Amino acid sequence: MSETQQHDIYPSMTVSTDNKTEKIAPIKLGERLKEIRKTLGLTLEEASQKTGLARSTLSKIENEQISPTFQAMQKLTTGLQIDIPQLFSAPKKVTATGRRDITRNEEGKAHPTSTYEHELLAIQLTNKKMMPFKSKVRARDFSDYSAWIRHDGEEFLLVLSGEITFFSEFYEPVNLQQGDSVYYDANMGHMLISISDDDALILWVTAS
Amino acid sequence: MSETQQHDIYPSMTVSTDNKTEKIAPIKLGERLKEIRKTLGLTLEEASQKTGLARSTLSKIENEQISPTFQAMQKLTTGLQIDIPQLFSAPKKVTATGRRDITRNEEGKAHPTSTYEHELLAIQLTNKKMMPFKSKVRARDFSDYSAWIRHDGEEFLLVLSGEITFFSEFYEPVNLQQGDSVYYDANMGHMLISISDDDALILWVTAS
DNA sequence: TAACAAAGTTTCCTTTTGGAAACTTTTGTT
DNA sequence: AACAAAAGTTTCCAAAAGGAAACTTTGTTA
Repeated sequence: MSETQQHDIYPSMTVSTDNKTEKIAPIKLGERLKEIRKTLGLTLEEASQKTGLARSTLSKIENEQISPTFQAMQKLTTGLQIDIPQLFSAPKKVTATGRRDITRNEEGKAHPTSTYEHELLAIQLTNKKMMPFKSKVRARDFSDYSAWIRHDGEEFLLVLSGEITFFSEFYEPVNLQQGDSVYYDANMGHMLISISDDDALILWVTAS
Repeated sequence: MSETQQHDIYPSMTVSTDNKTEKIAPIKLGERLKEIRKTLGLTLEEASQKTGLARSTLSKIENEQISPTFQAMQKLTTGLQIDIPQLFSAPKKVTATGRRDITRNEEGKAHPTSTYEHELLAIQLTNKKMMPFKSKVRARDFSDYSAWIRHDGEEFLLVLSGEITFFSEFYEPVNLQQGDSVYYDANMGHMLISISDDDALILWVTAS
């Protein structure tokens, strides 16, 4: 039909993405989907194969000619590996802050403990989403710790040099060498010991 | 009909899980909706008035006899003043997830571009707060880029080997050597080039 | 436990979605 | 410019959703 009968398919709605609830103007689900598909570099045909939805159906959804069923939406989210909030949250809010903080090698802020020698990075910036630091792992034995280390958030760890054993509450210990990395939930008990001749050097990034 | 004709409305769906991508039971949207309605102390009739959906329709949704359209879902969320994620991530809030994902050296998922060779780490885990990856910086000149790279979130970068120049929109270029790191807002235009003989190797962690 | 009301379910029918295929537009190639 | 291939849109129809009303179940009171 040439006379677009764009009846308002979408009323306004609120979505709470992370921790803040934001009111989002009438969501253009179709528009949003198209954006996502484009950034994934997919054609309708490819998206069709990934999602199991017909190419024509995808087209109609993108052009807001139909309102997909929940079923269809599930196929979308699973097929394209996105999660539902992503489908709704507006793509951009330009908070063009332009912060930058450089930390030269060995010039972070030292913070020694009995088991680690931490070197905090990027301490000039506050309100960061991530906390990066390098650590020299001095612990050599399980008994160097009194209990699991456990805290909020998620943690990423990369071995910069040496070799360590990574203990965690729900898994068997693993050895990690230079270049190896782990990502884990930090509320799961965890601890590290060096097993190389020299104390291992670790890069750590935490987010909560 | 007393013989429940439960045709599978909801395909299985994977939700953020352990390092072994686990298939979580099909989301019981209906069940969830019923829970919500009950805690709000509403009858189907009242919910019907609030949402504008027929009482019968609500019943069918709750009993998983139909898969609501997105339109219907919006009426639900606006009418009952809930947000979408709430509809899905129902009885969760299991704080003690114990996810863990190890990526051995060089065994991340390759993702080459004209300027970088990215190696994505910890790809088994979804719904991460951070996205870690290593990159070999192939770009050698400003002109290798067509425009500033800019995206949501914050970024932390550590030079694993080699030397780079870090260009950014609001600052003078700086050279970074092995062990040096930067933390910056990724919506500020940025780009990297290698200036060492060998292509520099970078660790990158993004959070948004 | 009969009678009634309120809540919830099912039926029946209309409207809308979703898929296959026809059709149109865009992109690239010679 | 002419054509072919790829990408996207529209059409047509079967299948599924949504609403009104009939029906069933649950709960309350006499």
